[in-house]
Amino acid sequence: MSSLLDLVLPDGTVRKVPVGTTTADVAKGIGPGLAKAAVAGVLDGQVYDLHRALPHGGSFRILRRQDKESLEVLRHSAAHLLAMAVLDLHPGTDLGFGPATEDGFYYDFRPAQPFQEADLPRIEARMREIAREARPYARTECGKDAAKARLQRVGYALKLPHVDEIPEEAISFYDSGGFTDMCEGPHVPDTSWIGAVKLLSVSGTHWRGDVNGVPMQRIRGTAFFTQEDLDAHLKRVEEAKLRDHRRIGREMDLFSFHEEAPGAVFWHPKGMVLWNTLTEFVRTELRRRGYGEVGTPMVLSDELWKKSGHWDHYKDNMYFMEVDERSYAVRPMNCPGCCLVFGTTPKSYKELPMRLAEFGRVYRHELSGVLHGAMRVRTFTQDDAHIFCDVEQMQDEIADMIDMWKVVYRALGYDLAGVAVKVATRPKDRMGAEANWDRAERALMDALRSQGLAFGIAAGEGAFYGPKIEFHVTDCIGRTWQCGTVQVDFSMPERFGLEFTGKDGNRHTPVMLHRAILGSMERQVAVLIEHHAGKFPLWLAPVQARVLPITEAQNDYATRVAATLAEAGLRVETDLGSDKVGSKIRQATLERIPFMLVVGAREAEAGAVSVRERTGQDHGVMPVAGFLDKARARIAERT
RNA sequence: GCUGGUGUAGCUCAGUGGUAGAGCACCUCCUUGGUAAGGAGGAGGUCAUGGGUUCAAUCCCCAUCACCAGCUCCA
Repeated sequence: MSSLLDLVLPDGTVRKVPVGTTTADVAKGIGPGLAKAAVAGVLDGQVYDLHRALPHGGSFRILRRQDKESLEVLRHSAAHLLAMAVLDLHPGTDLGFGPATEDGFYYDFRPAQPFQEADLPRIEARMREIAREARPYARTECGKDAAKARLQRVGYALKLPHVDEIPEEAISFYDSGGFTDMCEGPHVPDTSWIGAVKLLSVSGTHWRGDVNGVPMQRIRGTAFFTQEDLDAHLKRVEEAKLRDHRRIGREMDLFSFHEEAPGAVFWHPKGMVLWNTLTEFVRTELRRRGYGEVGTPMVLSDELWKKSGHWDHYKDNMYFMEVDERSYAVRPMNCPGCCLVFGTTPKSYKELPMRLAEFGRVYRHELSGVLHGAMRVRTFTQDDAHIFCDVEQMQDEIADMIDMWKVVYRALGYDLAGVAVKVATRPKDRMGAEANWDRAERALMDALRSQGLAFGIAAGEGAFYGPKIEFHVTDCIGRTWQCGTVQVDFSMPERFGLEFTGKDGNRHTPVMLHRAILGSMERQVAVLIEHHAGKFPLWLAPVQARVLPITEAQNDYATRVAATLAEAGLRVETDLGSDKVGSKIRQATLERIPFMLVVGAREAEAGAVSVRERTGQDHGVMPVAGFLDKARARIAERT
């Protein structure tokens, strides 16, 4: 047994250090710059406190202040700092968990008196005071029984049961002055490292996320090593909010919301341009890929929903009504109606796969607290489709759906690598045989692998009738939203008694694949707005060009130019007001109109337009036909 | 649904226990100006809704509704 440890540094060199060496020691040995910048060490993937002895050799690197992972360490420490301040100012508060998050940290509390937003500045100020005290984050370890005794002593009742769920035998605690918390770390050496903190919100939550569990309050915040970094971050957040689809939707007159229909989008003419352009684009793909389109009713008898399984598994989200002594429900999904269409006539294997698309509007009674602009609503239209096929055909069909997803999302301007792909597996509340769930989950994962797509698992998040592939895109402040989805369903065809006659002359039950590419029109448009910050590519822009006469003497000419372009299929407006061009340009730019066509006496004389782009780029004077060619080319390539 | 917050003109926001203001937008007039704001005037508000306290409530209290952030849930 050697008393030296071998640390393999990122550049491949091996450093031999004595037992008891800390990350700080190694950094100091390499250089004073690194010693100053070092925050923690990573040994074989595990992060160690700067002053914690490295227990063994292995692949080793040092986290510096500028490394992203260092922020995680800092923010975890900031969460402890928050708890220290809260316990100082609100004695008797129970502690929950307090982790670092993507861009900050939070801590869950059960206070004697509920926290209010007005409490945050005081807590924040106390955090800064404690930070200046440079309280250490001192790590100690003990066994489970000792840990429980310790928790009991400091009064952390909520955390007690958690001890037994920790797989490791040694339980670690971090002490900072009078404050102690059971925590696996790592942390920065002391509180003075936390250069800048900002508390952002207080919200409700539940102990360990269980709605029936103990209600708690979560205080969220963020932290950085320096005030400059914090300021820069807050500025970025402010700028991101300028992309908010609710704001841009109003500014661009795309849609509105009204109290009379909470959770519903009222589409305005310009918003419908986006909607219709998207559906037409999807329709071209449907035609290429051998789909037919169906249209089925929104209100269907209760009997149907009992048959489909929604009655047992989805009732809480449905709207019901009684008419002529018969009970109906507004559809929350399109699939049952589609099953009725398929089942109308006997089917042969020669007709499979039968691909039936439907731009179907659904209603779901979502909890009031989850509604969010057009992203999360109570009525939305899915670009839905149901494919009935043989088990043998299933894999190819799923592959084609994934291919369609790629084609459509690329055209919409998404970076596919930035879209999170997940497989949502069987939920607790489900129907159908386990063997079918095995088969369905495997089919989805196999298809993704064969398409070379990396994916995560969302355990237990599948639909009640089958597992799904989910395609998640990100909004302006980093929240992700499921848009596209592909689902395998062995249950519903069986429940509807759907059949086809096989090659062998026997009756078989088809597999049903559910799929949406855009997801919901409402959510998709909202995400697109935020993705492009309202500056849509030409083919999507609700108004593609505006003609701006320099004086009213050119109003007639401007009107004729607009008419010519509109005749040719462009979406054009005129601005015939008495403002100066500078003002008209400013207005059109703020409205994010791609092209401004300035026409003065010279252009009117020459039958031309002076073309300015939304970006400010000047394309010079060209004939009207020349501009039309240019615009058409750009629309065709969807850029 | 839960915790906290917000609700005043189309938008962004001031404001007060004695029934309201600004900027932008809108309308009218003047101006006819060459690539991000020309000038003047005008109109516009049951201060979210319903109760209560008060001589008097937009303001204080209660309830409801909607929205916002988060939890849970989902396209």
